[in-house]
Amino acid sequence: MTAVRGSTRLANEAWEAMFRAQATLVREFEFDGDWGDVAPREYGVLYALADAEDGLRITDLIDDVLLTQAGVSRLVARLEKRGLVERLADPDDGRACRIVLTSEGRDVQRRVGRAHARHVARAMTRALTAAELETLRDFGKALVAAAPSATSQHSASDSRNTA
Amino acid sequence: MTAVRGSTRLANEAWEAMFRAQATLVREFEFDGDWGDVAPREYGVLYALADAEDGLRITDLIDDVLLTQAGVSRLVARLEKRGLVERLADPDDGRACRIVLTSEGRDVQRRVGRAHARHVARAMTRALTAAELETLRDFGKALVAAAPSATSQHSASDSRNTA
DNA sequence: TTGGAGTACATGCGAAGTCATGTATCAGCA
DNA sequence: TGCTGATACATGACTTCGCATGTACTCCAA
Repeated sequence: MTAVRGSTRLANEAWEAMFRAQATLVREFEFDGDWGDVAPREYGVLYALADAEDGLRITDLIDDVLLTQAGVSRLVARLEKRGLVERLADPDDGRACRIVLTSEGRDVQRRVGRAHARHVARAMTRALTAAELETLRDFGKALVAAAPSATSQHSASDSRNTA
Repeated sequence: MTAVRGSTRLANEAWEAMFRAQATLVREFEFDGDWGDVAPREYGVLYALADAEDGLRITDLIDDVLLTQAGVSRLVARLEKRGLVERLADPDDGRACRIVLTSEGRDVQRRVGRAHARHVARAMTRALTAAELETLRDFGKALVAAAPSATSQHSASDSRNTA
C-alpha cells in the first residue's frame, strides 16, 4: 500500500548495514579472540554438538557451519583426528554416522565458548542497550522464520523443518 | 548500567540471531540468485568499484570483500583476466595500482546488482516493516561505529599477541 | 642526498573449500 | 524378493584462501 519503490532502497540499506556489522564483528572475534588452537568454524561444530545429547549427523551440521556436505565431512575428519569428536554408527540408519564430542572436545568447547561469549557480550553491549538487543534478536528470528526453509544445495527440494 | 550478568545472555542471543539470519539469507541469495557467472565475492568487488570514480586500490577493497590483501590481489587478477576490471598505475603512488571497472564489468555489475537488490528487498520486507528496517539499519551502523576501527590483519607483523 | 623504516602489491606453498562422483544403505513398489 | 530411485557419507581433482615472504616504491630524518 505504501511506496514499495522506496522500501527497496531502505531494505538494501538495512541489509548492507547488518552485513557489514556482522562482518566487522566476525573479524574482530577472529582476530583477537581466545580461540586457542581451534578455528572459528571448528568451534562452530563443537558448539552445535554441545547441545546435542545423541550427537548430530553430518547433514545436521551443514546448516550450523555454513559449509557443503563435503566440507563438513572433511572438517569432522580433522576434528576426529585431533581427538575432539568421535564418529559413531547411527543405530537407526546404516548410511549415517553420529558425531559426538569427546570429553576433551567438551572441555575445549566450554573453555572457548566462555571466552567467546564474553567477547560477544562486550561487542554487543558497547553499541546497544538491553532493549535494543532484544529488538535485534527478534528481528533476526523474524528474518529466519520468513525464509524458505529449504537450505540444502544438493537436494534442492528438501522441505524439512529445523528440529 | 543494568545487570551485566543477565545481559551477557541476551547479548549472545542477539548475536546468534543476527548471525543466523545473515547466514540464512546469504545462502538463499547464493543459491537462487541471478549471479550469472560471477561469484558473490567477485560481485562484491564490482559493487565496491561501481561507486568509485577513480577506482580503488587493493587495500581499499580489503574491507569491502572481507579478504586478506593476498586474497584480494588474486581475486582482482582473476577478474582482470576475465576482462571485468582493469589495473591502472596510480599516478600518486608508484607502489599502488588503481582498479577500475571495464565497460563490460560495469554492465555485469549493473545487471547482477539490480537482480540482487530486488532479491534482498524481497527477503527483508517479507519479514520486517519499513520502520523495523530503519531500526535494523541503525543498529547495524551503531555496531560498526562502536567497533575498534582499524582491524587490518594484512600487515604481516602487526602488533598482535598470539595466544 | 642517503640510508632505514614503512607501505603496496605479488607469489610460493600448504590448508581448506567446492564440485563431481563413487559406495553403501534405505524406502517404496511390482 | 528383486528392482529403482533417493539419501548419507567419503574422496579425487581442482580452486581458492591465508601465511610468510619477496620486490618495488615512498617517506622521513640525519
